Amino acid sequence: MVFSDSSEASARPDAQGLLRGLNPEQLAAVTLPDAPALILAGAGSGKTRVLTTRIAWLLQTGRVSPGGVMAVTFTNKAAKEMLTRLGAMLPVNVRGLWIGTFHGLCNRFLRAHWKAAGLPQSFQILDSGDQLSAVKRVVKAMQLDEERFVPKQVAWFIADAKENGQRPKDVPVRDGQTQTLVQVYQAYEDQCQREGVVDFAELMLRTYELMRDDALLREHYRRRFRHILVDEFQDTNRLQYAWLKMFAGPGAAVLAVGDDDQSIYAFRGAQVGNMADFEREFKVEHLIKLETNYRSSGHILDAANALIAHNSRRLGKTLRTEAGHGEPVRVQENASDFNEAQWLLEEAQQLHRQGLARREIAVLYRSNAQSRVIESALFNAGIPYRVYGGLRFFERAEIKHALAYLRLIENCHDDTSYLRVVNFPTRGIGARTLEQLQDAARQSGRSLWQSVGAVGGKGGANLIAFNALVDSMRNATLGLTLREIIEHMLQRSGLVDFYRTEKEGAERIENLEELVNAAEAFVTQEGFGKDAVALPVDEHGPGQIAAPKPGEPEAVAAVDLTPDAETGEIMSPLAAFLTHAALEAGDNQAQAGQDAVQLMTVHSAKGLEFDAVFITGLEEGLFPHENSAADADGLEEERRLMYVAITRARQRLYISYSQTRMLHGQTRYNVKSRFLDELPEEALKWLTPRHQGFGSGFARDYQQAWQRGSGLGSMVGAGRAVPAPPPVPLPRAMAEAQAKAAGHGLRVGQGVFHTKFGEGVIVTLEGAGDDARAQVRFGRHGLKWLALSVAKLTPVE
DNA sequence: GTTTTCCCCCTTTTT
DNA sequence: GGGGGAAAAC
Repeated sequence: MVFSDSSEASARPDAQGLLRGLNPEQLAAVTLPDAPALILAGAGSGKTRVLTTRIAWLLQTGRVSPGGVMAVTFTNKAAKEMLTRLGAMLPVNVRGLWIGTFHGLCNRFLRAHWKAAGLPQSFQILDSGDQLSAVKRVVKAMQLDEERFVPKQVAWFIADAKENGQRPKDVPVRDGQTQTLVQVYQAYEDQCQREGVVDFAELMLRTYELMRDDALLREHYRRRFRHILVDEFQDTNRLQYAWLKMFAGPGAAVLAVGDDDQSIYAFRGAQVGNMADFEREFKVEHLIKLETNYRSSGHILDAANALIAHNSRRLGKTLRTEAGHGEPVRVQENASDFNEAQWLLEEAQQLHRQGLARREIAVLYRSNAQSRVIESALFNAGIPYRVYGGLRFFERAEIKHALAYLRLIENCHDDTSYLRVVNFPTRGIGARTLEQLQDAARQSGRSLWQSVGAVGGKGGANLIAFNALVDSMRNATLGLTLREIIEHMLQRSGLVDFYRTEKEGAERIENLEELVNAAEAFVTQEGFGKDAVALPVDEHGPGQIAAPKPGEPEAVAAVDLTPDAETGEIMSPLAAFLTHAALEAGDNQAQAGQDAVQLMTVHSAKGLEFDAVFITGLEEGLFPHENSAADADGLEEERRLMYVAITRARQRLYISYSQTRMLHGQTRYNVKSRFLDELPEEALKWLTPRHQGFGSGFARDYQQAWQRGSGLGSMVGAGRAVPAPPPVPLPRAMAEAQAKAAGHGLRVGQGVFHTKFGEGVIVTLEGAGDDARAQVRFGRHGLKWLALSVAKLTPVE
């Protein structure tokens, strides 16, 4: 495939097929010329379809090679969906495309340019929990008052500074408090650097700074990426926008897709203003509005349009549908939150009896605390349900413990991991000992691992024994598969034995077994020992489009295994898996297979759609939330949130509120939300008499409900059912793949020469063709994984 | 070193 | 109300 000046989509019959079924606006968006453009994509207007078809069209008509495309999303889910759809449209090897989350792409970039970025090669990523404990350690070490410098707030301060592109020296110091915060920020940075770890914001900021400061690198990537597509542009923060400007050269065709009406993350730094800035700074000449909604029926859209019209400062957009009015929006007043739950479960059962699948029914609420009463009602009625937004797989305590051991095997100077498991399971290392250890480490500027010799007594001996344990695990697992490494660690660390004796340990052991499965799935997916690993980072000529092999998974997440740009070295499977665990926290949904009613906050419903939707708790103080209703900006964000909620529904929408609600342990008396008054009367159908006031006997009903024994009291403990995550199909491709013909003429035990690392011996060989990889033991540089398509290995002897 | 108790918080959240 | 974290008691 070559670059082509052809501008006629119709020049190729297969391109024509891609475009079939698009409406005029969608077609215009897909076939935009190579120039910056902004697409205002309303809810349900086919945004993802446009994005993926655009990429497919660009590739198929030869306007760009796969290496010249970058597409950025916010969530792994969105990135995956894009890859899957693209894979279905085109016989393209989607792994070669830079499609991923902002953080995933930054990771890929920094893996290739770790040296220039000033990072150790196997840097690990801190998730928010890790980051918080790292900050805590800094605050403690600086002996600050944790009342004045609450670790959570300090962490937030640091993240906020980074997201504004500020290093400690750049933060304006207004007062003593800020000055200390800046000092903590500096100390935190030093600590991260010493330990070889980066937090999420750091991934972005490092990438941005390297691109900013390294002209050669910048020019290289700017020449390379001819087409950059950004999803959910309204959610970008300052740093992400600045980052984008670094990658987008003068000639780059940047396509920003967003919906200002669905901007619901200003509270965490999203700048809706980036859309207007983009339009101005990139001199956008092509602005396309996708206003035809293919999701919701007429009354639902009328309600959404009328509501959002109350916001000022919109870019302006009105959804329309070609479907009919459909059903009216049903509104229900309830005496209590308990009644509300009871009513909605009966209504949901009714829908289910009429043939609607339970998974097509969603119950939305503003805040997580509201879910409890609904869960209890569903639980007591025996209706299957699923709550989104609990603990995610990789955030579970037992999983974090296991990962900490693995991280120590990989990098023993990771103090966060060291502290997490040095005494878990307990091995006689108490607070005193750890304090001495931390003091010693602080004074010498070394890691905890390096400082064990400085602690005397029994504690010191136990520390040395712990180090020996980790060392022995590292030695014993050399050359083993990822699965074997993890299984060995689970036994040797004593984690499994520990949980075996625990009362509630069975589930935790299941989760640990699930971790082995997850690793196995990762190994197959990411191509260790199988197909497709090494992406030539520097490829910017026309790439080939390879047909997917039969039986190969259609699409996968962004590849972690980017080889070093110079040497071709890649991460060990273990290091790659740890990165994966940090970047993708995994599923948090229980009972994936079961047909269950879906419970979630409005925020987490964004991007989803259901046949029937209940929006609950439409009460002043709750929705809009009292903390947001004070200022105009906050209120408008709440209104957009309601807009998002309404537009989730395809056919049937219920909105409910209740006069009393148990909140923080006491009954609150609520007034119905102002948002209800902003909906058009014609689109609504009140299920209860309007303006039903107090004194209508609700208090009595409420009490009776309680006395029937089905009140909250008896529901306590029903709680969130958190069964084990769904089993991942067990791949067994790895061993088989190793037996495959490799085609590179190398063999295990062979002596080789590498321009950078010198002479070595091949220890392991995996994969085939472009994806072949070798583990080589070098004299001075130790054990390395190399991508044979990039690394120059010459046989010796 | 482990268990208990007390006290504080309580909007939304991905990476 | 109830969960989580840290101090206090065992």
